[in-house]
Amino acid sequence: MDIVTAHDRPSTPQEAIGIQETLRDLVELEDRCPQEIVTVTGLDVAYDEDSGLIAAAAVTLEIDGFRVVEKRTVVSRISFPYEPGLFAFRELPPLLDALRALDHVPDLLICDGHGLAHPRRFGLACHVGVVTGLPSVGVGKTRFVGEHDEPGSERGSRTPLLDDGDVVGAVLRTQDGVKPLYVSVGHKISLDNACRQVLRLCPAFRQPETTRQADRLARDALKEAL
DNA sequence: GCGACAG
DNA sequence: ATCTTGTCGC
Repeated sequence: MDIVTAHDRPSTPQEAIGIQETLRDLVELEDRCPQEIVTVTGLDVAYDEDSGLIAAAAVTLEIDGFRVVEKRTVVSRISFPYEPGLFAFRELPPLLDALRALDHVPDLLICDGHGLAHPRRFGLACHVGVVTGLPSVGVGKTRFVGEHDEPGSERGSRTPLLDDGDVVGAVLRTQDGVKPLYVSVGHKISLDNACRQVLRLCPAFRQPETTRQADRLARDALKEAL
C-alpha cells in the first residue's frame, strides 16, 4: 500500500501541534467509504519501555465472518514520548510501516484511540486516515475530551459525546451491561456509519474483533523481539 | 492554582 | 501502555 508521509516525525511538541493544526483541515467527515464494507484493518501497538521497543500490528479481516485476509507486524524503537494529545506521533511511524507492508487495500481502518474526540480535533484515527487516504474510525476505551450522558445498558445504546458545543463522537455500548466505547470519526466516514461498523465488529466482546486481534499480534511480536 | 489527561 | 493481588458476581 502506498502512503505519502512527511509529517509524522516532529522533533518537538510545538512542531507536532503545528502538524496537527495543518493536517486537520484535510479530514473529510462525509461517508466516502464503499457502500459495502468488506475488509477492515485493525491497528494496535504494544510497548516495552525498558528496552525502548514498540511493536505495531495491522490485521485485515473480512467484516463478514472475520476471516483473516492478511496481517503484518513491525518492531522498532520508541521515537516520541507519551503525551496526551500528541500520542499519534509515538504510534504513527510503526503503524504506517505495518500498513505499508499490506498487499491488500482495506475498505476501513479501526484505530485504538480517538479521532475527532481530541483537543484539536485530530486524534490518531484522523491522522492515520489523512496520511493513508483511507476511511478510518477511532475507538477509545476511555474518555479523553468531552462530556456525555450514560448510554442505556443494552448493546447498541449510544449517547453523543459533546465538547465545546461540538458532537465529537459517540459513547457506544457494544455489549449488554459492559463499559461503553468512545467512537469518533477518523476520516471519510460519518459517525452513524462508524458506530454501525463498530457494532458489527463487536458481536461477542466489548472491543472490535480487529482491535482484539491486532492487540494480540502486537504483544506477540514484541515478546518475540525481547 | 488545582485537577484532568487517548495509549 | 504495563504492572499485578485480591475480589466481586454469575
